[in-house]
Amino acid sequence: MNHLDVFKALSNPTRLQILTWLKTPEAYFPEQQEPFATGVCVGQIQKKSGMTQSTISENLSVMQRAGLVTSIRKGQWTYYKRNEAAFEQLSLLVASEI
Amino acid sequence: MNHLDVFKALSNPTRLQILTWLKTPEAYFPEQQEPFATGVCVGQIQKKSGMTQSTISENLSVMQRAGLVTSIRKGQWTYYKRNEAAFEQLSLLVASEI
DNA sequence: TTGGAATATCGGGAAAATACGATATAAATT
DNA sequence: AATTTATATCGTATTTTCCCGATATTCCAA
Repeated sequence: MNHLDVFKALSNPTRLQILTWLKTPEAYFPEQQEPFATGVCVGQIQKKSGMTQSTISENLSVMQRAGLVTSIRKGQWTYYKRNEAAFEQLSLLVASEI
Repeated sequence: MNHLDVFKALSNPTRLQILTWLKTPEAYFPEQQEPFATGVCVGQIQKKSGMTQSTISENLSVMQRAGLVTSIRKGQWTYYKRNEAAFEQLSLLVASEI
């Protein structure tokens, strides 16, 4: 875990918003058919955000590179979900190392 | 605590470095006379960083606005120290809210 | 095998962040 | 009062971030 990249990934309102949505996807993406354990696909997040597809794709990519989310490709869709272990690790880091 | 401002404040290598130094000032500023509970003055941090005085002053200011450090003026000197409560709060936030 | 749908990548313009030198302010000393 | 020391603030050049539209890639379905 690269601290700096993680903090940079968290330094953007759009990305923080997405992380909130992904924390309880059943509350924010009720229309989704796929089980939430798989994640939420890019298009749903994009629609909810009101931003362009490329912007959301890029923001998800930034968070993935930082390790905050993971993705799985299923057919035409890419499902993103939070990497909760990363948040636990970050919490410990902030509490004791930084 | 404004999450976004806190994460922005942590998204810079110079500021992360300073926070590390301030975590155990007795290890990094052995020449200091003032008790470490007071904090470390700007000049010492500046010398150690190798950056300019204005840059370090500004970086300390960013962290203070985010609530990560506090400062006390004593005569000509301004002593900065970590606000450990802010880190504990941030740790909990990362663990449960974000 | 072609067309369409979902996502990723590219290139760029605007805005924000960064670190600098110069200058201002504040406090202590002479 | 004038000088020196420590810190803060200002103006600026450069770099980085952000979001966009356009295009490329990947996969599925007709």
